[in-house]
Amino acid sequence: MKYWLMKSEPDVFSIDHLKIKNKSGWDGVRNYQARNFMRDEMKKGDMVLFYHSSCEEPGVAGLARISKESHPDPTQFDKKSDYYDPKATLENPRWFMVEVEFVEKFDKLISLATIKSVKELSGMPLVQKGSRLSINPVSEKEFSLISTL
DNA sequence: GCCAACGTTGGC
DNA sequence: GCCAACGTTGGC
Repeated sequence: MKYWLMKSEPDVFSIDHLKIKNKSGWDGVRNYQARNFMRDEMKKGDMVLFYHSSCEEPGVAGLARISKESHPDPTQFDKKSDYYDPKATLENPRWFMVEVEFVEKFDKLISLATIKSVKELSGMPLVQKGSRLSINPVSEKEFSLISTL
């Protein structure tokens, strides 16, 4: 089993949205590295740190789990969608997504500031300067440490 | 709103 | 294939 960190802007899609929906496709990713993680490496049952970005207090808000492996992101074919990609075709889709299911919302958000203050977490891409990839692999140690903070 | 860092595009 | 220009991310 693998562990991941996935960023989302809570104004657009937060842990609360996921809690209400229970399951949701992780659509709208338009970065090749992030896509490749979803398409090639994420497996059903993998655990996810749900991270809130670009908001008042950025940090890990809870846990999710991969409930369906890679399949084409339908928003790439939708002309009305912000994520529409004219170069993608049904025969040759360019963007893929996974489905995630709600696991838990933390009682207290684990803020980026907190994560930065923990020495054992200093290797995470999240705390590296200039790292802005929306999906990152996380080690088992990092995952379990964060989920116990 | 600013800005550093990084990714993507497109001309050559 | 290089690289300048441009766009986006995301913390502050």
